[in-house]
Amino acid sequence: MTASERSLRADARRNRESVLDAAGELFAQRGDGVQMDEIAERAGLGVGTLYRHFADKRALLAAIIGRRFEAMTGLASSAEALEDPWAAFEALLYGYLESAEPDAAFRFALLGPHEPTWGDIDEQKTAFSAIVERIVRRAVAAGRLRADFRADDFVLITRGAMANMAGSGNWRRHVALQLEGIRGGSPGDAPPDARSERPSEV
Amino acid sequence: MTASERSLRADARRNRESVLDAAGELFAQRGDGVQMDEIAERAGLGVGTLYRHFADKRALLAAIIGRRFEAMTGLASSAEALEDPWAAFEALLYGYLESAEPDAAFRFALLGPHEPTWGDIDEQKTAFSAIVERIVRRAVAAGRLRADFRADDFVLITRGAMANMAGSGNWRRHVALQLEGIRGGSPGDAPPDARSERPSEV
DNA sequence: GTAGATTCGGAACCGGAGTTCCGGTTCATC
DNA sequence: GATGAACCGGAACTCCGGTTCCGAATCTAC
Repeated sequence: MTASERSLRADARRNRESVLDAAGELFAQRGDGVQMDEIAERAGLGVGTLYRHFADKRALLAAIIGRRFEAMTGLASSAEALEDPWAAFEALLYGYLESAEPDAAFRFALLGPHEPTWGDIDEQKTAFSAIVERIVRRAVAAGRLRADFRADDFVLITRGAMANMAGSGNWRRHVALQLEGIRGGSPGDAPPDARSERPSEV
Repeated sequence: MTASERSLRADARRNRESVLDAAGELFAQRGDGVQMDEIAERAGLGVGTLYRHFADKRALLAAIIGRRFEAMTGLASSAEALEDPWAAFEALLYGYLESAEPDAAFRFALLGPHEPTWGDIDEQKTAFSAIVERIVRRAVAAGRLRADFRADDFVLITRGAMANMAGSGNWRRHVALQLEGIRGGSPGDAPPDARSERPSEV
């Protein structure tokens, strides 16, 4: 794609970027549901141009989602760089969720009734998962996460939190509750700093 | 509505019931997304008939959701009847979720991007909430739920669990994790039977 | 500066799904 | 069992939003 990116005419490349930006904002704001005309208008282009760059709406959405996943991977990387295993885990968890909060499209992609054929995003997702895996393992090894905690559980928890982002639900409270159930220290081995890691803002 | 139900012609009342049944099944199966024609066919009726009984698709869906909410209220009532406060809470929680699991429409109604004007279901929802409130309070008073647990948290938890019902997510595991974070016994006061209240399968 | 290819614009097209309409049918009543 | 009202059926209509198409505009190369 870098090659083909070079071979694009100057204006074409510029426009492609405009489309991506416009779509990114609108999708983030209102998820699927925005219509192609809106995106075109916001980008200052005609619909025809959108279709020159993306086969159809799905493809455009997929491109956007892919972009976000890259960002997530970056975020995960820098979380992994933290010394403290628990700090790394928390940075990952909250970083992930705080990124997801203002991005309806991302949440839609993960919560909606889809699963099959979400484009070629699977690679990106795999890269992300690999890092999550490592961070989780490290936190478990350090005894900061319960011994039977698995990377899949990260998905359960984030899915749950994201479901409480729409509307009035208070997802931070939810995460705080969940952390209690996840903390390390097998029965009898008192957890380091049990309550109040973050303000629970009722 | 009981009055108008009486005044319905015999076949009309029968058909109305057929519509409700057909719609109930299909909506439960595939949530919104089923189309009016399908419902009509499944009910063995013409589309026109649907519209004789329900103003539009929303109204039909709302009727279905309302029905489920009544069932939920009944379920909550019988949970409340249990002696043990914790048993009551668990019965409520698992009963609720097990009812929601096979009902895509219900989940859709609670998780989807809606909120405003979900028909006149609010009354039903209020009745349900009142019972939840009591059950939660009782469990808190008995020390089986953490002292700061509120009825709203029930919503957080169920929302989270339902988000893990679609696809491969294992919602029982998720609930089990969440219960750990919710259990009663303030710090220093060991929880009664900490782990493994239910088989955590996986 | 011009040729030729690439890209753009946006009106027109198209299919899908909710909704309407009215002639035909069924039910309740006398 | 006849009459009128209530109800049913489903083809046709409408609206909406994604997609196509092609003449016009723009860019790059010579």
